[in-house]
Amino acid sequence: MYSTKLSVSIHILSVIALMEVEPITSDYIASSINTNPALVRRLMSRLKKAKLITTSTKLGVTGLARKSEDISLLDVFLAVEDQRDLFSIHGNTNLNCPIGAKIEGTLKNLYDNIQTATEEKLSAITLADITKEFI
Amino acid sequence: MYSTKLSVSIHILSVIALMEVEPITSDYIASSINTNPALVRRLMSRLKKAKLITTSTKLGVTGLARKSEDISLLDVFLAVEDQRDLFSIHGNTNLNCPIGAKIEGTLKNLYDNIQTATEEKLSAITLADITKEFI
DNA sequence: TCCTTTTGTAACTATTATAGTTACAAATTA
DNA sequence: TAATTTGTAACTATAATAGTTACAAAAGGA
Repeated sequence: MYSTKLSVSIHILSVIALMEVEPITSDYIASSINTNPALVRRLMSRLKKAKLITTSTKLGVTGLARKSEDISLLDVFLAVEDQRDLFSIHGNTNLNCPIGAKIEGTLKNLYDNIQTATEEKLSAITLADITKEFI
Repeated sequence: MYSTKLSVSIHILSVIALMEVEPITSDYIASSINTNPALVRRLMSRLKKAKLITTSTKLGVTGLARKSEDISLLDVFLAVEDQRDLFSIHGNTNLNCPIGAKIEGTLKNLYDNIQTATEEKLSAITLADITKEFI
C-alpha cells in the first residue's frame, strides 16, 4: 500500500488549480488538508522540483507550472513517491535451492508487468479530470 | 508498496508444488526462503484457511488443495495480505473547504478503478505459470 | 497407549516508513 | 530594510513488517 503522499499532493494541486486569489500559502493549503504547513511545504518542494508548480519565498505558491490538463497523476506520483514498486520481493533467498535461486527474477518480471499497467493508468488521468469534480 | 507476504507466499506454494517427497515441513520451506519456520507457518496458516494447501500436525504440509492451474495470484494475495488497498487516502480533511469536503470520494472512485485492474491482472496469473519457470 | 514430531499461535523485539511537529536560516518582495 | 514565506533539518510518535522464542495441542506411528 502506497503512502498518502500522492493523495495529499493531489489535494494540494487541486487547491492551487482552483484558487481564485493568488498567491496562496502553505498555511492556507494545510488548513484544507487539516495538517501541518511544514508537511505541505515538503511536498510542495518536490512538486516544484518536478516543475509542476511555481513558488516564491515571501509570496507562497504562485501557480501551476503547466495547465492542469497537462499534469498527469503519474507526474505527481513520480514527483512525490520514493517507494514506487507496487510489490516488494523478499531478498536473501537460499541460492542452493532451485526455487530460491530463481524466485527473485521470476517475481520481478511478473511485478514489472503489473507496475507498468498501473503507471499507464495513472498517466491517463490528469489534474483537470480531478478538479472538474469540485466545480 | 505491498509487503513481501505475497512474494513469500508464492515462494512457499512453489516449493510445495514442486516438492518430490511429501510431506514437507515449515523448516524445510524456511530454509529455501532463508527465514524463520514460524514466519512460514504464519503464512501457511492463512493459506490453509483459504483452502489453498492442506496440512497436518505431525506430518507438515501434505500438498496443494487445488491444482496449481487453479490457484491464481489473486487467491494468494487475498489470502495473505491484510492491507489490500493500493493507494491510501488521507482522512480528516477540512469539510468547510469544497476540496477538503469532496477529495476523499473523488480519490476513492479513482483508486478503485486502478485497484480492480490490478486485481484482474493478479487473477490472470496462476501458480502453474510461476512454477513452470523453475523447471 | 504413549512417544515423537510438527503445526498453530501468542507474545515479544527490532527495524523501517510515514506522519506530524518545531524551529530557523535564507530568500524575496514591497 | 522590514515582513513574510519558503525550504529544510532535526526531532518525536505511531504503525506495520519482519523476525524470533516458546509452547500447547494435534496426530501419526511404534
